[in-house]
Amino acid sequence: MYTIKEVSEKFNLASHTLRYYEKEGLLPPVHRMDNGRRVYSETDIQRIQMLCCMRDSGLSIEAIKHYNELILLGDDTVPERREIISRQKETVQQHIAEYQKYLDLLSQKLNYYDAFLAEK
Amino acid sequence: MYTIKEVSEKFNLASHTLRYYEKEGLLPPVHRMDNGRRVYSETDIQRIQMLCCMRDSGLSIEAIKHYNELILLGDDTVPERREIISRQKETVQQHIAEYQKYLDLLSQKLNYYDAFLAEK
DNA sequence: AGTTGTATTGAAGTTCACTTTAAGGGTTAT
DNA sequence: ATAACCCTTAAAGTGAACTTCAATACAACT
Repeated sequence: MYTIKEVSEKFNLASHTLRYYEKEGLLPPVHRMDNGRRVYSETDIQRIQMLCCMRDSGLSIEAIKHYNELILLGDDTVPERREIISRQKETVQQHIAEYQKYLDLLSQKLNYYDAFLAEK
Repeated sequence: MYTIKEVSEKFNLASHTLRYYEKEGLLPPVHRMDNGRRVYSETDIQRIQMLCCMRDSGLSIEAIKHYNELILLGDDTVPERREIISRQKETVQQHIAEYQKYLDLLSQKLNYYDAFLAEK
């Protein structure tokens, strides 16, 4: 069980952002303590990790919201969820390939600059 | 030598965006034909490729603009440019590492869903 | 008891990176 | 020559994703 502060630090997200994600439906409503403060469970933590994964790999807030809605609708939506994850996996693979290309380009440039500086 | 349309298609950037980048100083001023239309040289093409690389790996418009200003200032700025490229290379490597982690997470999830669907 | 720190809400504001608009001129195909 | 399509500019507008604000309440420490 974690406070919003702890979760915020764990994922490097502002507490504001966590509340914003919840309000927008990217996360199911988080349980509260008696005084109304949020308590995050292990399940919440796992969902936030998946949320970060999806967000960082380019999925829009709207699309993540849709995925979360599917979770709330129950087991019937597993095939669609599987499809989303599968497509996202492909996207991430493409990103990696592209980044490898960029890495080559940057290495070339770095070598070029190093050669230039060595000459002087 | 390429027209704005050709460059736009080559890099999948709107012509508007190419003009916007130039106006904002992310690219040096592009040569014009007699009628005022832009002609892109091989050097321009290479710069646009580096621009895309920097942008896609997370550098802000402002930071790319700074890099371009260094180019225009001449050879004295090579050490600083080398530093920028070197840092960017590290950033890209971090991105790749992060994406590998996400790939694992997505694969796990996919396996979980597949197991769930196989049971039915 | 009072200060400091963290939490709550809804609404308004900000930033970034384009994108569209408006108003016009040049080019190419039929 | 007349569409259809390309280009030019400056300025205003857009959409996504937060971020800040204002007002308030509770919690922990000395």
